[in-house]
Amino acid sequence: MSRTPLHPTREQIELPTVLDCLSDPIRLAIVYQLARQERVSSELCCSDFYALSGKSNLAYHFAKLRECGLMQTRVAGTNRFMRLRREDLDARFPGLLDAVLKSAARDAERLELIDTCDVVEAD
Amino acid sequence: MSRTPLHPTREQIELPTVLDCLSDPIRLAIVYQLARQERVSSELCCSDFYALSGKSNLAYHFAKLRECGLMQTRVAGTNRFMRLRREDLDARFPGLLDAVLKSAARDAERLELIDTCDVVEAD
DNA sequence: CCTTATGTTCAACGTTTATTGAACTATCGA
DNA sequence: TCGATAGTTCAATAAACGTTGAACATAAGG
Repeated sequence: MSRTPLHPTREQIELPTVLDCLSDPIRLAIVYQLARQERVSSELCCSDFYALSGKSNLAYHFAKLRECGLMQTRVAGTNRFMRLRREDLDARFPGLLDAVLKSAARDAERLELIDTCDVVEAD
Repeated sequence: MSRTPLHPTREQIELPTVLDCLSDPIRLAIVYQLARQERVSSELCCSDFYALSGKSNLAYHFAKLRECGLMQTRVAGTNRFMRLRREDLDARFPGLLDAVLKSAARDAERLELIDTCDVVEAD
């Protein structure tokens, strides 16, 4: 629990790995919530995702999301703050993340995605 | 070998399944080649993909691609002609397929993607 | 210092996955 | 009718995956 987790560099981010990461419903929900939160605080911590699964299972999915370059973790006290690596992803695969998020938003009910923030806005 | 394979309806196409299908390098290469071929004949058959893997492994991946709704198979004699279900995918997840294909094209060498047709065009 | 809160790590498990070769089915052409 | 061709299906295998609970590590608060 001590070390700052390793993240791939922008150039090391791979398309198949990213798609595989996004193909898991829990990880897609995590990314979706992180994206929604971007406009507010841009960061969320583990306990913000308890609705999705248990702590240890979340830690497993966080690790996958970090390893593939989708998100970044910042350690602060006993908390880990996560945020999307949007700049890197947009630079590496322009339009991909937005297309996935938009598709996910369309299927929000089907995918059982929950809005973390209650703010509703037009698209 | 007799029946025309089953495909999901447009509405049955699911985002996680599609992403999972595209996350496999061989299937991504198949989809990429189908997309490149779209401008020419729009259809390819199994033997056009022998460079990617063996017949039986290809049949396995074709089945996955059909089941998730990414491609469609038409039986004609001893051949099966495959094409992308672009209209359905674009209707269901606008921009997604193009974003993936564009990202794949950028990483063509890294992903060892081969141009089926020798036609080179600007983007 | 002791306790609580946060999150990770580990071992175990059952499931799904990709890959292989052999057997099979069906169609086409000679 | 007899190959040859095209592709599927099946069984077997090894690896990777997602989930669980228990144990652990770290930092904050009293």
